[in-house]
Amino acid sequence: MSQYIKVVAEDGDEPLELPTEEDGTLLLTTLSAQFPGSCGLKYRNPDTGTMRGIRLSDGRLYPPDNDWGKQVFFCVFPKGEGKREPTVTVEHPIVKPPKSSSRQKCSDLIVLGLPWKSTEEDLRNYFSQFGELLMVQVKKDPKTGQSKGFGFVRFAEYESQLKCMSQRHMIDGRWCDVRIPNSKEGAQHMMNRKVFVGRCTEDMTAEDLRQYFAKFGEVVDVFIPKPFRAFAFVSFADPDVAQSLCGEDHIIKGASVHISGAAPKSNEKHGGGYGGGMGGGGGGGMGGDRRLGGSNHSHLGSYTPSYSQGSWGHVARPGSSSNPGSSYGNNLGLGNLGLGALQLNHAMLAAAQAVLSGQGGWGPLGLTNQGGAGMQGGVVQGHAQGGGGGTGQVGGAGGPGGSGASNGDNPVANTTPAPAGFGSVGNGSTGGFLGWGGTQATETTTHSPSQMASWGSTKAPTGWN
DNA sequence: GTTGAGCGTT
Repeated sequence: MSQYIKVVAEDGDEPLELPTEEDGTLLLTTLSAQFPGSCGLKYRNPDTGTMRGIRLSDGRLYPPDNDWGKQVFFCVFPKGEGKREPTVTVEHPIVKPPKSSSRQKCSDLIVLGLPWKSTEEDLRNYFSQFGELLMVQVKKDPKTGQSKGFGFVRFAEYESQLKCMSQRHMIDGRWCDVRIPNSKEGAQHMMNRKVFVGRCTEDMTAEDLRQYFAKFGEVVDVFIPKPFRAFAFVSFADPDVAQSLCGEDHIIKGASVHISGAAPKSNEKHGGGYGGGMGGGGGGGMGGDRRLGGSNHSHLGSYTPSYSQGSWGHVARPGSSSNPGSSYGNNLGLGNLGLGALQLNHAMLAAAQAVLSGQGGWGPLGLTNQGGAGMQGGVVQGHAQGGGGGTGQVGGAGGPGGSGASNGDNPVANTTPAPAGFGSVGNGSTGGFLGWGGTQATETTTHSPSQMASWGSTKAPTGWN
């Protein structure tokens, strides 16, 4: 006996009626079709007044007490698209950047369990139901061309990704799973929850920062480099909080600090990466763009993701939005951003790199391709990274003191600043962790959407060195 | 033209 149940995304919305199945359950796909990103339902228990979750099993939502009743059900979203209310008081954000919607970035998704015969075209046909696809790959044996039974996809919109990951997929007669690739799942979270706080003053203590930022969300870690460098890193438990703060200016202890996204250390081992010292804070090194070759975007079939290794396309750098329409990818010399603040910023970023690079960073973990939304609709948005081989390298490859300005931007986001090496697992901070995939020690992070059969835990510890 | 847990030639 099929019926309709009332569903709203948020309290106050107009209810939408969704059809149930013959067995009385509501398909998750039915829900997510109308409420993209929704991964479940809840309702208010009339007796206790508290919210109750609806049971979800095998993609089906089960009616409470075998009856949906007439009540209204609320959508549940993966990580509460919580809109932070700045709650401004005396100290409030000064600038409100155009905030490119504090959404999370898409990542490549691995598709497991593909039929041997499924082609990339098949995948594209299937997955495009969730949204625009930027990339589709089926991994094949180079010789025989035979599929290996898995592939990768990448969506343009994070909502599509969420929707896609919230269910299983029947593709050409087989159930397939879509997950976040192992090489990335840690990064996503870690990166998104750490922000760079620039223009710090010397009288700001870690405790000051922790206290100040606590009003936006749980602060998991605060790092202030010693000696004083005028910047700090603050990590939040909730990535959304970190994201939402990016680009804002805040006043702390009477000083205006700037918050931006933290970026990982370049993965390039010999490629200079972020120039170190940048003596004098002057000249705009021309960061040669060596990634153009990769941006062959086609509409069909597979293409190579164009973000190059280790580069974090744009990790929210509103400061540079004033960049007078110069070609983004080509050079990012400081020349045309003649703002003191920005220069200082760049200098700080370079310093940040220098300071933190000596500690266990992302590098050794083999973090690659974290391009974020570096590519949207086939347009390269990333910044020149200045990694080795860039045309017109000023500082030569590798050495500290290279053309610091050439690297795109952003500070270094380390894992929690612990002494080098892998020994430390998160240094006690909640949720702090480092090392996934290979050198997993203990750590049982509880991230990623449900139904992800964890397979990382039993992975043989191979280590990286 | 076989296989069915996994993690990406560039």
